[in-house]
Amino acid sequence: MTTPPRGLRERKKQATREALREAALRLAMERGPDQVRVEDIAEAAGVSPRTYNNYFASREQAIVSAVTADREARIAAAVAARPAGVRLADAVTEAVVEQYTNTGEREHKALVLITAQAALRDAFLDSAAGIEPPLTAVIAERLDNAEAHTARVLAASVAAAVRIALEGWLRPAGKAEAAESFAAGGLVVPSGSLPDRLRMALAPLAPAFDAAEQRTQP
Amino acid sequence: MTTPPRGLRERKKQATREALREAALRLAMERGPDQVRVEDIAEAAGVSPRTYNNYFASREQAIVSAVTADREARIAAAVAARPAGVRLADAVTEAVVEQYTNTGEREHKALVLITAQAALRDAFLDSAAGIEPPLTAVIAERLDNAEAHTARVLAASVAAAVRIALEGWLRPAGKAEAAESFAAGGLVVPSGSLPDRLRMALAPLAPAFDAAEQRTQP
DNA sequence: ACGAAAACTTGCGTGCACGCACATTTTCTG
DNA sequence: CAGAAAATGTGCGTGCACGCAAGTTTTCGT
Repeated sequence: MTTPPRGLRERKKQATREALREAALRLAMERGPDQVRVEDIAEAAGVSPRTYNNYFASREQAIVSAVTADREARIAAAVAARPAGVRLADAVTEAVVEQYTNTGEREHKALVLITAQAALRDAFLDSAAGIEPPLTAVIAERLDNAEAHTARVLAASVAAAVRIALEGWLRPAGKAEAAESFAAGGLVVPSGSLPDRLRMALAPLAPAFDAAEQRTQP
Repeated sequence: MTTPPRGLRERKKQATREALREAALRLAMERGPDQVRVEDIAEAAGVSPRTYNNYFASREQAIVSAVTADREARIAAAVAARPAGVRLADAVTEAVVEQYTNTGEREHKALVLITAQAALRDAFLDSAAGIEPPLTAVIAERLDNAEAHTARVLAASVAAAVRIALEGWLRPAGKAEAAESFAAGGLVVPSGSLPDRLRMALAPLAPAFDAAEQRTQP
């Protein structure tokens, strides 16, 4: 692995983190999300409320993280796994679509829960930003570390695009969206599947990836 | 104008908002940022603490907004003001650089204050996201509203790039950065002026802008 | 111009995020 | 292996974000 477990300390921390994640999600599913207090989560995980806060900055983050857990790392790994021949833009797009499509039964139920509440939706959207650091690393590697700042900007742009795709996907398509698209005067596709939305959002960034790629390997 | 003042109500709201902004910044400069409570700001602006919360979601946001106030609108206006002949990428870049360079005396002092505290730094970085909505509008306009979602993604990418530039700019260049750049193995420029950083961060996005532009006006 | 409707302010109460200081555990050093 | 050094868990206290339900002001229909 990239990080051989340094010791007992790390394992304990990961165990606690996971216990909190699971407790948060389980309690939120049993009762409503509003009926779960931090105190309950901490108790279910066997730690003090104060310790809970050392792991998560908000109650919503704890619940959402049970679903988004290590998607970040998996996306980076998926990009790195693609053969070196394919366009970087394609590698990233496919990796992202792939990791957001692997929706198990448990994950699906959790998403229904998240969609139901505004605060959880926001936390879920914010979690997309977490893919930036690992993406920066793999992109920089493919670019031979020639332009570290370029990799950073591209990764951040991907994160932003993913966020936009998710935002449009879990929006109930209320009258706000209809009015907006009408005001824009365009015949915009009002909805679509998540993979479609992800590809649509990432497509405009492809030229930027191509340019960066050609600059390092002409 | 685009929005003829609809009535007394709007004017009052803007007045209250500005009063809160000014009070927050002034008090933060007089005493330290830590020595200003929400209650103080509200009192100085002549409203209740609860009302303060109807305008700003956090204490840091109120202070920072006194500096970032309408930069968003000015950037959009600056883009719209460029002649139709220039590349969209250049128009956006120059508009951003321009609006972040107009640093008055008052603004400069405020930035020193903001840089000094972590919470304020974060709020300042988050404020960069505010340029997305107006940028989306002007970009969509230049693209003849042909691809609304493309405009949205490009605007979000610009916001992300600006954030990265600001982040690198106000980082004290501690040992963390040095170690990181060394680990990357590259000869990265450790620091630079804000305009330079902004141009560097926005440059990788230019090909994406060009492609979108050519697609609508061949 | 008048009354209904919509928007804004405010007091109150609840749960929460987080700094600080200290006890405890794990890791590092000689 | 002992003791120093560093990282974590925890109790406590403070200020804050925000929902809710009046009370008040502005807007709008007729």
